[in-house]
Amino acid sequence: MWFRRDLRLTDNPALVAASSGHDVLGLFVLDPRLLETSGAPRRAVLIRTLRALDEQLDGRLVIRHGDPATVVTKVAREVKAEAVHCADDFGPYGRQRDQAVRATLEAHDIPLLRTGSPYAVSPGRVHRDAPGTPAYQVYGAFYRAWQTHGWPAPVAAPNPDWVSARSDGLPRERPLGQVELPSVGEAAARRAWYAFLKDGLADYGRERDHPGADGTSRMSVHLKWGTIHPRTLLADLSPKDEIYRRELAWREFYAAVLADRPDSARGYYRPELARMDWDNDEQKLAAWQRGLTGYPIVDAGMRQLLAEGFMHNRVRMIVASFLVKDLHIEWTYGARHFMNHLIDGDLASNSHGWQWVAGCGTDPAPFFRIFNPRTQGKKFDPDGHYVRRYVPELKGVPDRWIHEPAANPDGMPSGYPEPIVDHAVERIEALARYQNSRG
DNA sequence: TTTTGAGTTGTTCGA
DNA sequence: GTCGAACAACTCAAA
Repeated sequence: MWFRRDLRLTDNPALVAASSGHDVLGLFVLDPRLLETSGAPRRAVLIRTLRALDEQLDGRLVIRHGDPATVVTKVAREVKAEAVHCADDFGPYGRQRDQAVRATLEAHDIPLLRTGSPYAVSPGRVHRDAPGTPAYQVYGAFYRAWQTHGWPAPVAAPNPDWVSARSDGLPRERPLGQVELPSVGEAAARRAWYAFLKDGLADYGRERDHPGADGTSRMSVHLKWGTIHPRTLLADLSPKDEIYRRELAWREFYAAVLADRPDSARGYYRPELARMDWDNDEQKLAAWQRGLTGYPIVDAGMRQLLAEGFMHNRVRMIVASFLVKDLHIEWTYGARHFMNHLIDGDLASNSHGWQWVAGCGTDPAPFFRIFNPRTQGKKFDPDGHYVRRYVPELKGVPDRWIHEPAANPDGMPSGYPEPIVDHAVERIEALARYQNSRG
């Protein structure tokens, strides 16, 4: 069983397939290049998730470093495997990699058998007309078809005889400083889900937009590493939980879009805006990355990202809009920074979320929809709880001025920067550049 | 095939 | 302070 982004035993159809009457060896291949670009929190979450899985297997999880095409085949031959099982991967890199692995395995008469995927409905299954026709580009239509299509019920964990082999072991975590990471691994994912079902789901529609209250489910990190499957979540929802179900469907929608258009992982889904007059100013990018823009809600979000590898969804939209429309920096810079630091960073959701904000994605936001960071702050973090948690320089600023400390008649607290740009000016500038790029 | 209606998350301005 | 309209134009999906 080759584990990838499905680091769990329950509701894992590939593992069920591997277990039917056979001994099973659990393998995870660590690509060194993957870890090098990861921030410390993201790296730590992967390592801890793997450690949790290893404990579930009584220490028999085999970790190998290197190129999957070489490594998977090597291990399979070492233990004389009859077959290699895994879940399907629809990402641009995953597809190529699996092609290569399959070819190498087949040269030794070992089949690569793919069962299930990280989605309730695998990409390509929901289509407009006949199979093979283009994917939906409009979310609402996708959602209706996706629900109609339906998905199977969760499957129980099998209980195979686990065998083992030589393991390279896990790499060391890097120092995290003050960071508090969530508990990860399958058991933690279940605990988090049940806690949300009990205490969060009923108020989700009302609370999810307020970063200070933290009313989101926080399931993204578990879905990303596959310590829980979306089928499991969907099975626990009732018809009235429409708002939450729609959020799960967004993840499936973007995965389907990316599978249809692999180039949209790094490039423009709609190419029109590639011609925009971008500044891509390095100093402004650095100020944004470090949370030193002088806009409290933006800085709080960017610092939460560095500290926890997480950012509240509402704030993700605000900081993304700020980078693209206030700093005139291409969405690709922001998307890359997010992927390096987010512990829940999912390529499809990340790339397409950014493109939605930038106006070059599926169902893009109209270009004139530009977030005002001060208005957004006042609306969604009215008492400044969120800002004060991540921007300690602003602790003493009264609520009245927490989202515009520079306007406080009592002066700015020391150590906090003046706004690096004037939002009102840059908003007009962004609108003008969009007009120009349209010819 | 043609037509029609609709489309995640906003802001500003003026009444 | 609240409210409605304007901000554009295009593509997709379904009737």
